[in-house]
Amino acid sequence: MSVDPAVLAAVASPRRREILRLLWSTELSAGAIHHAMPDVTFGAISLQLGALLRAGLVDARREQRSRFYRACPERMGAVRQVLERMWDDSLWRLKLEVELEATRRGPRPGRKRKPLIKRRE
Amino acid sequence: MSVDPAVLAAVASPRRREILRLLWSTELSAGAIHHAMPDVTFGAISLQLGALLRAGLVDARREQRSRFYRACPERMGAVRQVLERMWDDSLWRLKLEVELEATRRGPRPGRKRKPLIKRRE
DNA sequence: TTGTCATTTTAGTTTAAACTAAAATGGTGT
DNA sequence: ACACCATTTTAGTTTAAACTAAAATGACAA
Repeated sequence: MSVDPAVLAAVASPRRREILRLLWSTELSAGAIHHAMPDVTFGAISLQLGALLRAGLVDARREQRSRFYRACPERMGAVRQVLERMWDDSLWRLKLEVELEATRRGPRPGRKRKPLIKRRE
Repeated sequence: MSVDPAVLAAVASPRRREILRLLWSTELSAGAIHHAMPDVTFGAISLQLGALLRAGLVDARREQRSRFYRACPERMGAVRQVLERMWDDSLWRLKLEVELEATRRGPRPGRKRKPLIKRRE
């Protein structure tokens, strides 16, 4: 079995790795993930979950109003070991925090914007 | 042994993976690498070699006017297997080409610019 | 010193990724 | 039908990575 380059790109993002780790042993809703990562908006989490889905690293299940996500280590090939070894490292969380700051993009939270009100085709 | 997150970022770039593969079994000068990749400038190759050096994935040796680079698989931990499996895949080159196009940044080649002439402090 | 070759560095450009807030969507209950 | 709640999608912003051309650097030789 070979490695999809898209998987490398997916795993290169510290935010997505953070999400993947939460989903490694448990399934969680997008809301629960956001609860564990209050430094970004709910929407941002949802977008990253979409990217992980497209890369095939997670799958999802509907239940009531929620959607439960979980990691799919079996589809990850050799990348699985890379992540597992990374998480064995005691410095992991510290390194992650540094990377999250370094790779941050887009507007910082808390800025005003004028509502548009009109969309609806 | 653990995995440095900077290594993930380094191998996430298709251009750097292309360079790494050339350096996997042979040592090559920056010029030789550029010869094998005429779609980018020499300067771009040099910058990527710098990034690979900083991530510890290659090392270099001076000889005459040239500098010879080679990959350091031994320092790559679990990432080594990821790359080797990727290169076992027969679709690898095709996938790489697609990715190189998709992740391209900066100005396209062949555009004019006014010379400054004056630098030298 | 002067010239040339190989490479690195600088300064500036383009682009996609990561983000935001707001709007839209889609289930569930009444 | 309507409101509610969880999530997704849209539209727009910011930023670093990947690039370019040009200038600078470093090593060698005449």
